[in-house]
Amino acid sequence: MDLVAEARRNWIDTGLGEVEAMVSATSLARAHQIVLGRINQALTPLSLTFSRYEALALLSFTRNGSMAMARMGERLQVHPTSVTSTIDRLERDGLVERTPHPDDRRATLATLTTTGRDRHAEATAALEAIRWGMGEVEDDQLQQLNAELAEVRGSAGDNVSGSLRANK
Amino acid sequence: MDLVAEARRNWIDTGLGEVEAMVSATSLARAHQIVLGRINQALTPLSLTFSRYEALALLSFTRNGSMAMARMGERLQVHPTSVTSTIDRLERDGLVERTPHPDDRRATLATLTTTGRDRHAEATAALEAIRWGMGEVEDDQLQQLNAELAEVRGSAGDNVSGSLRANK
DNA sequence: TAGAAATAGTAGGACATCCGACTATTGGAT
DNA sequence: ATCCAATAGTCGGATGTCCTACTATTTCTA
Repeated sequence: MDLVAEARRNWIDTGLGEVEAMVSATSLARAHQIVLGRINQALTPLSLTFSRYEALALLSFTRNGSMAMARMGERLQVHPTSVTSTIDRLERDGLVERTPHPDDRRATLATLTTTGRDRHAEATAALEAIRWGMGEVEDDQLQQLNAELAEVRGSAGDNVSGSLRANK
Repeated sequence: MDLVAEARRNWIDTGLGEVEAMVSATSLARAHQIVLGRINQALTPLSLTFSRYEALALLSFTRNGSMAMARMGERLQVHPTSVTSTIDRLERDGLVERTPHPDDRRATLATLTTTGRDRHAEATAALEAIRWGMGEVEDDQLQQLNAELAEVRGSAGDNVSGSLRANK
């Protein structure tokens, strides 16, 4: 059965409000679980997870393939300790290296290795092959989805200046 | 800046395809992070997380407030070991009890305690108060979001018979 | 009916994420 | 200049999730 629709029914039975919000939260969590699951499955053969892939991608978009770890945490919107953990594993697998920051002895740069750059390219191809876990959903529907998700992000203070109605 | 929009720009620069799918996956992950963060923040004072809340809610919708753990895993779409972990913590806090299944000695029922039932009611009120983390997004937009998310879930084999275009 | 296959729950391990605490360094304020 | 606040990274701990392996039962099959 449809778990989300069932949640809606149970909810209405309770007589409580905010039904759409409850359904949205439930549906969002489930869709996330499905998509992330597919993505991670595709990345497993490359010894990557989506978190680690995101870190690699972030570095690959820089000039020198390196960035201070604190800055990575800001961009990826994760806690500094999560960056430490992610870089630990990427370094263990030889995909990045920790190098000292030239101007700030507190900071550490995470730097892509050649292997890391190659792995990122392979992973990107793998993700593209599975359409980033979005299944058979057509592009125009994905655009609508993106617009709706931008509303949610925006209402939480996320900057969505470049996403709102980007396709209308 | 808009992290998702930036991802789109970087992506287009690479010349690779499946831009919308990439943006959708990125956006979905970020929206999930925001909404779940808000939900968990609201539940923290009650010593609950969204996972544990979902388990409580599932039990509260049953006749006797009890269900076999394996069945809970099916309903919540999580691994059996995750159910064990969740029930461990709920039991530790006195919100559920493990009771033997009357007909099947392999199975264990998770049963709501009175405290658990009360806590679920409090948590539900807390979540309703924050609109389940969906911010200020209006109901009609949430309905659209739900429809789009149902497309995604459906494309992954999730049963969405009760969600697709439920509001068109 | 005896043995094989399926099912229920748990233990142990890997990851990802957050939080609080702690060290080192930088930078600003008096 | 000196002292204190802010910043960078890490450690240890708590949660949640998955996987594999293992035990106990139940169910199906030959």
